[in-house]
Parts: sequence; C-alpha cells; structure tokens
Amino acid sequence: MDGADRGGESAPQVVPGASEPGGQGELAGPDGPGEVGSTMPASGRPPALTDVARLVGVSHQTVSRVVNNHPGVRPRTRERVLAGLRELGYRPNPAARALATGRSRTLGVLALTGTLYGPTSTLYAVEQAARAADYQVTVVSLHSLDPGAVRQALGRLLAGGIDGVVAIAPLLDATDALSAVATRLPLVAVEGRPDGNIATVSVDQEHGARTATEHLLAAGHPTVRHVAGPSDWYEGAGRIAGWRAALEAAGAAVHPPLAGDWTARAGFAAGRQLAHEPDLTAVFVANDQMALGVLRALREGGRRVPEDVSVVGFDDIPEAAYFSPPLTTLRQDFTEVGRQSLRSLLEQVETGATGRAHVVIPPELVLRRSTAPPP
Amino acid sequence: MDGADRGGESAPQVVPGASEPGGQGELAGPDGPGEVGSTMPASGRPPALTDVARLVGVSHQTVSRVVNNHPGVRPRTRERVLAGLRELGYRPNPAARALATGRSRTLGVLALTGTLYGPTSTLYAVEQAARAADYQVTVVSLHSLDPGAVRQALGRLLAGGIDGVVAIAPLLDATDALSAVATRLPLVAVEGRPDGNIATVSVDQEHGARTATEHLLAAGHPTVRHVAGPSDWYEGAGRIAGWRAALEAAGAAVHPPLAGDWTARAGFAAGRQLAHEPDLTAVFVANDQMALGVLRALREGGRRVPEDVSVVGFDDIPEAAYFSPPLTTLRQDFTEVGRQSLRSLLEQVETGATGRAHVVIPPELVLRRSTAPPP
DNA sequence: AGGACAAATGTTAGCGCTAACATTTCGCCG
DNA sequence: CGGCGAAATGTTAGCGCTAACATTTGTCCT
Repeated sequence: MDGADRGGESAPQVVPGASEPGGQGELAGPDGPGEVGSTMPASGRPPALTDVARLVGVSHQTVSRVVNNHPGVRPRTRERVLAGLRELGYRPNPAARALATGRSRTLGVLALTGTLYGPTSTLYAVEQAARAADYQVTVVSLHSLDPGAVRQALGRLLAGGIDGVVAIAPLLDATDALSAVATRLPLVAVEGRPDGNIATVSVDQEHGARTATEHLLAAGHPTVRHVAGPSDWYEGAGRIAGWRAALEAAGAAVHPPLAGDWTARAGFAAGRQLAHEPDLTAVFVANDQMALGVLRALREGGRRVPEDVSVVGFDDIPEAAYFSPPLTTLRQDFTEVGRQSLRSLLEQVETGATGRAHVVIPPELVLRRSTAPPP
Repeated sequence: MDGADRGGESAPQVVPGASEPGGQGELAGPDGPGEVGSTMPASGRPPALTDVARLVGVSHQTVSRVVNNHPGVRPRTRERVLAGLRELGYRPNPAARALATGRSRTLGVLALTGTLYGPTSTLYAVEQAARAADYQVTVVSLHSLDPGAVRQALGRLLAGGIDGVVAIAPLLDATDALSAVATRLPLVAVEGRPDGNIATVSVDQEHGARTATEHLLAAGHPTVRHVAGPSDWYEGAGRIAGWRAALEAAGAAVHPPLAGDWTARAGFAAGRQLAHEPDLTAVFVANDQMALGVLRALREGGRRVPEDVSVVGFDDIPEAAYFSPPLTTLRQDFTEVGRQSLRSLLEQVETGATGRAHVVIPPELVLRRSTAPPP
C-alpha cells in the first residue's frame, strides 16, 4: 500500500444541525426508539421538517434553524428539536434545499478516463478536499479532450446543477472550451494553460523538467535526450520547454525530442531507437510509465542503466521505486493540487467572482538508482 | 495509451425533449438569437418552464410534456414549444425535478482511493455506463474499507439524495455494512462477497487463479508458489483459493502463500524471500503491481525470468506488457463489470426490488514471456 | 409596573417541476 | 348539423426547504 493512503478518516461525525450546515451523521435509524406518538409521519416517506416540527411542537422554521445551526434559538428549544431530529432520524432533502437556495453543494469534476497516474490521483484528491468542505462531487469522464467532447461534458455537468467545476484538462486545446464556460460558472482548470481567462492550478512542469535535466548535466553528462509526452498536452509541452531551457543554459546539444503518448508502449519504442545511438548517456523521460518502456528497451539493447545510460522519469508513481533499477523521478504533490483547486473554486463559488488566479506547485526530485555519472 | 481507451464517444446529442427524458444538448446559448420579445424572463435567473410557456403561448405543463417527450402533444404545438425552448436556451432544473419526482437520476459510487488498477478502472466503467443510461455519478472515496468508514461513506451518499449505490468494496468485511443499507436502498457490490443478501458483480477470481496455476503446472513445474493479496480482500481470498484448488487437484505440494498488500513494495519483499529458495521454479503473484516487485527481487537475487523461474500476475495493467520480461497475466474486463453493475442496479432502482443476483465474469489468460517450462 | 426593545418563534410565499385532475377543442358519426 | 368521445391543453396542488417578514415572548430600564 502506498503509505500516504493510510491514516484515519477524520471527517467529523455530525448530528444533524450540531455544527455544520447540512452535516449528517451515521445512517439514520428511524425505526429506532419506541414511543412513537400519533405525530409519527405516515411511514411511507422519510421524515421531513414538518414531521419533526409537529412532534416537537414548534414551527418547521425553528427546526430548520436548528438543522442549519442558525443563531437565535433558545438552548432549551434547540435541545428538544435535536431530540426530535434524532428520534425520527431526520435527513435534509438535498433536492429541496437546492431548489430553495439555488445551490446544490455539488461540484463537477471533468476527468480523463484511463489509468494515468496524475489525473487519477487528482480526481481523488479533489474529492477529498470537497468532502472536507462538505460538497459532493459528480464525475464526468472523457476519453478524449478535444474541444467538442469537453463542451459536451460540461453541458452534462451543467445539466446536473452543479455549483462549480474542476476540470482536469491537461490538453492545451481544451482551455478554450473551458474559457467559454468559465464566464458563466465557477471553474478551475487543473494542469490547464494558465494564459486563458480562467483560474488554474498546476504543477510547475518546466521547473521540474529543468531540475531533472540539470541533475543529469551536473553528473557530467554532455547532453540529455528527451522522450516527450504529446506536445498538445500542457505537461508535455512544459516538460519539453524545461528540458530545452536547461540544455540551452548549459550550452549542451539539443537533439530533437522523441514523441510519445505517455504509455509504456511508446516509451519502449522510443527506447529502442535510443538504444542504437552510440553516444547516448542520459535520457529524461516525460513520465514514469514511458520510462518503464525505455528501461526495458535499453536493457534489451544491451545498455545497462545506470552504468551506461542514466534515466529520469516524471510522476513518481508508486511502482517507480520497484522498476529495474529503481527510477529517479519527479514527484508531484497531487493532494496539494486537489486542495488548491478546491480553495480556488470555492472562492469563486462563494464570492461570485470569476477566477483568474494561477496557482503553481513545485515538483520534487526523488533520487534513486537509475542515474549515475556517464561511463 | 491503453488501446481500449480510444474509440469515439457516442453519447447522443439530444435536444431537450427530443427523445430521452432529461436529455440535454450542447451548452445552451441563451444569449443567442435575437428578437427576444417582452416575454423574455427577468434576465437574472435562467429560463424556467413558465418562461418558455409564456413566450410560446401555452401552459407550462404543455412545455413540460414536450421536454419529457410525453405523448399527446399536437405536432404543431410541439414544434412551437421546441422553438421556444431553443430560443431561451432552456435547461431543466434537476433539483426541482428531483423534488417533484422523488428521483435524482444520480447514482453513488463508493470507491477506494489509490491507484489500484481494478478499482480505478471500475469507477470509470461505471461512470460511462451510468452516463449511457442518463444518470449522473457522485463519487465518495475511502482510504480504508473498515465497516465504520463504509457506513459513514454510505451515509454521506444517502444524504446526497442518490437513487442507488455501486459499492466498489472488495473487502470481505465491508459486505456486512453494505447489507445493512441494501434493504433500504438499491445497491450493487462490485467484487463483494456474494453470499450476503445483496446483488454482486465480480470477476471469477478463483477461476482465474486456477487457470494461472494450471498453466504453470501444465508447463511442467512441480508446484507453484503464491504471493497473495490481503486475505481479507475478496480478490485476495479468491485467488488463494483458486491457486490452492489447482495444486490440490494436481496433487502438487502446497507451500504457504506469502502475504502481500498489492503494492510493488510488498511484491519485492516477497520476491526476496522466494529468491533464496533453491527449488523455486514458478510463482503466481496475486496482481501485476506486486509481480513487478517480484520480478525485480528475482533478478537481483540472480534468478532469471523465465529461464529459471516463471511468473504469472493478475490484472493485465497496461504496463504489464513492458515489464522485464513482459508479464503473463490474467485480464479482467472492467468495462463489462461496470456495465453489469449498472444493469443490476438500475433493475433494482426501476422495479424497487431488492437485488440478490450474483453476476460473475470470467477473466482471460494473457500469455507473454514471463512463463516457460522449468529449467 | 409599564413600556421599549431585543430575542425567539411563527407565518407566508415561493424555488421549478411533475402528477392528477379539469376543461377545452376537435374530428366524426348519426 | 348537433352532440359524443377522444385528443389536446389547462389548472391546481404539492414535493421539502429557505428567506423574508410578522408576531409573540422575554428582559431590562426608569
């Protein structure tokens, strides 16, 4: 198990109205305590505010005030209402609430289908941050991020009545489709191009790539090759730019990057090509999954890692430490990405402002055994 | 990219009311066509049924009938209403609908945080199947699957007003917590213990494990060791059982399985132990990520795969084909799992029946280069 | 003790939609 | 050509909640 995955769930167990608006406790047990007077609701439908009100002998509005923790309810009254709430196992009806307030306390997440480490981790991180803020998360997944598909997915989300959207949309093209919507709906683009009119949160890809490249140059490698991600991806482009910048700053030769698509398969193909190049000593691969493919290709081509060739990846997927050899790579803090996205989004939701802030999170170099000085 | 991830999105682009209840089209352009008569709604809030009704000159109920594609509307009227709908960029308000009908067209998915291949793939598969049925998906993720956490997550989901739950809850213990809820709410457990009172959908773990083991025995290996998943996981227990059954049927020695937790780290630890055993010739590892660790440990221990030792995994993660050597493993069809889960769930939602069906999906052996006859 | 004011509680009116029933319109037959 | 029945449309009443305002109750001062 990934160590970070452990640690107790700490969402507070809230009795209705105890402290948070809309808080809810354990699964209610309406079929609980006895003494259900004649005030018991017709037992077909779940108890509503008025049922509790009738039972306790107050108005439904007072019950509502208790449930929502509004001020101006006498402690004695509050106690009695709370008891009634518990007795009937009341749960607020979210649809009614949404209808009355115009807010659903639901956020939409636009996610990319697949098992790419970054997007998946971000999805979960966003969900957790949202839960902490007492929001629900509705997911819409996409196979592709072309503008049409993005627009359609946003439409689906909009139809679902959400309060805001976190778009995990690392494709550069997607940004425009998002901008069009962002004027009408709070939206944060994760790993989106930050030059639009929209709020973004992203990991500093360029910085990471520069770090990786400089690490290799500093070890004495004359230059560094790059197995790139798709250049229409934000991350792909950023990593290419950072790698190139580092080489140019050091006056090292800049060979054209080899294009990949994030998959181990593509990494393997690129690695095979590289394995033929006699002066190859260092490769920066745009993500760990491709690096896995590169590693296998190099080994099969008779190049030892790290003795003959050094390899650096990007992502630090949990398996990276168990590649052969363990992979030096850049770790991205997706939990932080999720947290920041939510912060930025809720700020928009709550103030009504359109967001334009760009949050950038630095990645961190993790040294393992796949890098060494050149032979 | 994972090949299966490709292929065009085919969700139909529905004009409101064209064919499905609640269908919705592109992002509406209310700021679109001109000629906005005096019937235009006070432009603060989005257009409602009554706005369209007023514009067209019919009752809001007629508009509702058109939107929901109910019969008994004259073609001419329908046309006029559709035009009005389009002109104002009408979108049904889901909260109002949910309040009036008692159904939210939203399903909850209980998912396990982390980057485990199975649960993640299942989540996306369920989302896609739900979308095809015109349901939304709300996700609640969990770090751990102990009964308390499961109960709490279900409570959160319930508070969100969903129509049913798909619980991706592979832990045996979780089943009881689910049963408690299933009597009040449509629920399907994916990879849950099928002996409860609840509907389940799962891959036939035992069958898969037996297949893997038999494949190795058939190649001539005297016996097969097992690096197991946690035995309190449904998959973990099932794979142990299948492996054991195959060995016993063949009269082969049954060494105690080595316990793991699905991570590459655990696989590495187990692999190190195994590397010391001189008579080791074949290992069945309970998932691919652990198999990666085993592979590295064996190599570092001087045992060649497959020349000295054969290894079989489980899952067929996209990277498995790029391990060194490429891994023989069992592929699970998660798309089918998602589809079946949804079918079973919607059956419950729509008929009101409590589900008890157990759907089982067979896995498929994928032969690669990590298996060979013993030395 | 009598207000004056604040605190506590109650009342009313929607939010936007659907379901059930009421009414109108139309086609068609005797 | 009147009237019957079905088809088409309209009317009404909630769903459960919150927000705004109205009313009652309590508290404190002079």
